[in-house]
Amino acid sequence: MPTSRAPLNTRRVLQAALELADSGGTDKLTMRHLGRELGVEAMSLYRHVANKDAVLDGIIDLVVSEIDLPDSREDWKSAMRRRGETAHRVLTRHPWAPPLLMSRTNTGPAMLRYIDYTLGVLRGAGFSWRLADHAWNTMDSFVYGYTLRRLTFPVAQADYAETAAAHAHLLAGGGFPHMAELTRQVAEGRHPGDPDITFGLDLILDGLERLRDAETRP
Amino acid sequence: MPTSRAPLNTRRVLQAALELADSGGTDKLTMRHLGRELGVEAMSLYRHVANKDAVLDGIIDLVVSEIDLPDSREDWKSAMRRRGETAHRVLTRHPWAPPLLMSRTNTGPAMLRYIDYTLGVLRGAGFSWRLADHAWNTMDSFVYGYTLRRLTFPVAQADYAETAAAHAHLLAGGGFPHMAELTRQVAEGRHPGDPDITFGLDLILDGLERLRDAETRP
DNA sequence: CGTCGTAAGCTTACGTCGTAAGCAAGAGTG
DNA sequence: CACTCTTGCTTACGACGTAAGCTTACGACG
Repeated sequence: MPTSRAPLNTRRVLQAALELADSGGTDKLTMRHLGRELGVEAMSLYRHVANKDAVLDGIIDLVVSEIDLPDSREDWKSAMRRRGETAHRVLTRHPWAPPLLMSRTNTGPAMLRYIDYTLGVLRGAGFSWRLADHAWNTMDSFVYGYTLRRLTFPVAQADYAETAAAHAHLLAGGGFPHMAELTRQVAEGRHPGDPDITFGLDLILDGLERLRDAETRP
Repeated sequence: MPTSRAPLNTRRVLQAALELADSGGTDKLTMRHLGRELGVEAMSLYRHVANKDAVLDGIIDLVVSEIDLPDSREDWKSAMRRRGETAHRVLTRHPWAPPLLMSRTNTGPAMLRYIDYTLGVLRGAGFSWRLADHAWNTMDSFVYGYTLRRLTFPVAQADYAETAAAHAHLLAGGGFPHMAELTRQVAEGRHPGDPDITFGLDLILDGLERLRDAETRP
């Protein structure tokens, strides 16, 4: 008979669920599979976890807790820029996470803390409550949206130009002249395609700075 | 015995699927349910549709086709603003759509047409290929991200202040001082909360305009 | 030492899902 | 009439989440 194993607990279940999701996406994350991974039957998990939704909420908050909190001592703009970049990086490390993060209400402790720090940074930089609220909502809408689009994008960055070349004629014949031309530009290496996140991040941050200045010195 | 019905076809299947999703979200959209709606067994649908993924791709493209194409005769900025607003409105009409739209690769004809028109407007306004590509990607990341966040948001607009009031003490006790204060501001009606999409839209459009001007007159 | 409550895990079972495989019944067409 | 083709139906399989109840082991207490 097998040596008795250490008893399960909620933390270990969530940890295993996170690893399972990382290794094979949300599809692989089933209660039966998760049980097998922990050497336990599926139904035994329900001793430590209310149901599957609780597992999902749990691992999302684990992911969010990986994002660096913005440092309120730093210049607000670079703090916010880094906030966006690291969020993007973390979410890219866990490609299964963004769809979950965005399609279900998330109010885990890590998420609340993350938002709270952000508001602190913005308030410290002289933003009004109204503008600070707009600011982080705009930033996050963009960052999450950008990350999700990027993950969905069918082509890896490396093959971008190559794939573009292969598809150019298809688009041209189909009555999409501008896309065809853009694709050609990418294929010829005249424009890198695959815009990185700093473009949009800086665009938004510059805009926010101008609005804050207009607000404080009317 | 029932009078013989008109034979099915792909269009009718997709139309029924769209109605089903609109009436009860993605959960209600199962092959069996869809069949029942059309007076047919589930397996019969596979004569007109490759599999369920094809149904999902199909109804997403139907939704995208509802979005107004930007008019290239109009001023680029208001054309793009309206583009974002109508996209937001259409996606809000079909709340099940954004998660699907963003979590699967979509290259249906309506989507391609939509992007092609957009590129046309931007090019007509003097944007370089590089900047035009950045521009629409930034816009769409924001619009989709914003819409998805809004749909996920637990509180309807009307009750916003009321709900904020109910939660304020909870946040204050939990070590989230800035969120608590922001919530209080909303509760007291000093800040509307619930930012609408035009804030971010105008922020991005103004930024893009500046970049284009810097590009054309160096 | 025996008893017994409690916690942890197991077993079985139900209803649902997408869909593979093959069958049946009609509509043209020669 | 026989034929193919189209359309839809039937049955079945292997997932899934989870409700309900059962077993087993261990610690507290008499």
